[in-house]
Amino acid sequence: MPELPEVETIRRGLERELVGHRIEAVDWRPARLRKASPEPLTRLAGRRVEAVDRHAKFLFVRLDNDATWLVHLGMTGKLLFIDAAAPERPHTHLRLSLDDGRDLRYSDPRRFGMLRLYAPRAAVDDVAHYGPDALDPAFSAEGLAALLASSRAPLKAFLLDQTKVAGLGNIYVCEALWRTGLSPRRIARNTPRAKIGALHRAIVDVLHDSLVQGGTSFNDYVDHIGQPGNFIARLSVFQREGAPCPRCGADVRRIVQSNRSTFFCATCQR
DNA sequence: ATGATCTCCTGAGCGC
DNA sequence: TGCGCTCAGGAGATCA
Repeated sequence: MPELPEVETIRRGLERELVGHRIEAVDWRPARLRKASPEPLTRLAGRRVEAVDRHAKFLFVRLDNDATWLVHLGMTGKLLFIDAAAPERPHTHLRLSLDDGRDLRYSDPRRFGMLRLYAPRAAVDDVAHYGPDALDPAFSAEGLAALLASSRAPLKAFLLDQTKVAGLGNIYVCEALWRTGLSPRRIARNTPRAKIGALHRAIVDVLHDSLVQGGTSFNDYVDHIGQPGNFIARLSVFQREGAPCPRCGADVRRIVQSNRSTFFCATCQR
């Protein structure tokens, strides 16, 4: 379940390992991913990669002809550098042969991911409706306060909404709310003014802390060379139903909000 | 316009 | 051992 820190870990890996390389051949199985690609991915052939950017959970691979290859890993997408002779894992949808003998391969069992190639200089609109990336300086406590004031959604749903703050998923929303001592059920506009700065800091801090650990791995997240993340050992509430709250010792609870699990401490998150 | 609900998909885990 | 059920969730579509 890659969220912002996991996607940023992969972005950094691609920046080191992919930028400057030429894609010599493309083996694309026009997979039934969630959204069609504007251009056939076979047009990646012959292109050199110039940069890899990120907004929220989307990767933007910039190519030497001013085209953009957009990648979203969904739930189970994996982008892996691998020896060209290595056997193929199941549900492989794309294989790129690089100019140094390696492959870059995309596999995605649940097919929630997206691979979208845009024509040169075409506008990429997939994140046009998104709010600021949570690690971008444009995400400010003042901006967060203004958005909170106009929303009647519970904080859990508010923070999962990518049009408000972009990049958070279930794990880091639960963890940021725990760090702030705010209930996931509290209505956004009722967030105490004095807590908003702390919420903003908790969001940024938890993402940074996870990034330092290479992200969080449950079942399937690995980075571009197959390494899992280590942040799982630092989680306070997520996936810890029944365990003691690290702050007050009460049992961590699991509830369902918008059909998603929420983990929190009902004693010290108010 | 906003928020809630449903949908997509497959593998893992569980109970019997 | 194997079957069937439930669950996981990012984001877009749809509904109230």
